[in-house]
Amino acid sequence: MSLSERREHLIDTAIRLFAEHGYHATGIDTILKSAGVSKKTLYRHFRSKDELILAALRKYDGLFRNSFMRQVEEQAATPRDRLLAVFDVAEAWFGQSSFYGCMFINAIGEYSDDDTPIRQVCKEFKALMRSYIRDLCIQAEIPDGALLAEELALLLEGAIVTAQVSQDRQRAARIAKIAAGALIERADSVLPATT
Amino acid sequence: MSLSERREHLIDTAIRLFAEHGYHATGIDTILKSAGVSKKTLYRHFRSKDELILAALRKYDGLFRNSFMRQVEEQAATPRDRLLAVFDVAEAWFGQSSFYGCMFINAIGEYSDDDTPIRQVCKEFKALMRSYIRDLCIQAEIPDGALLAEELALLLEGAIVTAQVSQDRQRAARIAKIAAGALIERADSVLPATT
DNA sequence: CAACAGGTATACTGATCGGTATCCTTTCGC
DNA sequence: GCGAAAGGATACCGATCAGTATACCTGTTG
Repeated sequence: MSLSERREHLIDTAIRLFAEHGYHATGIDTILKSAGVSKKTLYRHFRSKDELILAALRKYDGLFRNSFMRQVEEQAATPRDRLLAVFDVAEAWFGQSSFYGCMFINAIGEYSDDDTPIRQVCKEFKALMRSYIRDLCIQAEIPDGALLAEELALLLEGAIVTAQVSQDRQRAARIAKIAAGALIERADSVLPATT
Repeated sequence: MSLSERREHLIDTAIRLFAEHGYHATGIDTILKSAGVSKKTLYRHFRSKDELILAALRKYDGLFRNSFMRQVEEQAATPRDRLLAVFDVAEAWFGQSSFYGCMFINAIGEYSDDDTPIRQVCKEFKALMRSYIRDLCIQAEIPDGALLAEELALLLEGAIVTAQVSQDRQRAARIAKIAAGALIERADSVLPATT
């Protein structure tokens, strides 16, 4: 295993454990044991646990959004259909056995201090997801698409945390999709598109 | 201070600290110091930290739902208006300086094991909030009120976590209210009420 | 082959964790 | 007013925390 491979392996292990058990509850030693890596190696790559958390969040941010958007684009061709497909992809996500809610929401819950790098990364992730939805709304030429985008983003967030709590996880995504359909339809009919 | 008063004071302190800093990050000693109570007293009333967490969640559950519903009922008289008032009350909640997101969502993020008492209390809280919204829908005689209730519940959850992450916290509640209005209107017009 | 960077393994630090025990004082019911 | 229960303060327990240091091993590369 090369130097950078080991680093990535460490981050991947951290992502998995932080996602399942949380940040404070996951000790350095647990991560090292699970990754099969020594302490010295960890502290060669990261200056502290917080930096490892940051690296984990940053990598997961990229991986997740990339995978999420790719799936949306595979499932539907037009921007309008993709707005709905968002919730199908979410449903598939919730069905995974490795689903423990949103890593970023969970992180925010454990780190309440504002302006810390950890919170910053979480806010960035949420902003980028919102901006993705907003772009779809704009591409779909929906009147007042910015508002609709925020509404749909709320539905998605709500579905994520509801799925995390609920037994029937996928149900939350299906309900959200129904509501999303209604909101899209309404946004569309308030003012006919002028183009 | 009487015996039971001390117990309540301890729980109140725990609620405040758990809400702000999370559950694992808040040590017993911190709670004791903040409450001005000795360790012996804590362990006379609770067998473990987990039991204190449970007591805190249970008490907060009662306090919060009571306060929330009372405010909704003060703000609006008819069930239909109350469905929207839910989001006004949420907006006021988000504006409080002591708002650190939903204690129960945060708890779920730290305790992923299913069937633990802590998760159970969280699920119960969410179920009771949903059932409150459902009752309002039914009282409002909205066709397919059960579906609408779940949609509105998703919006509320989404608003809570979005407010937690965002700078402009109250904005999330206002967006959710707009979406809620649209969903209510639509649910109302799909089929005219038969009564 | 020799040098060296990066690895493992492990022991260690001081701090803190949840929880227990001790000693003494305060409070409260009878 | 007396006895018992409860509380405060504190020391202590073993475990674990994040992070450092030491000693030895390994793979690559001039």
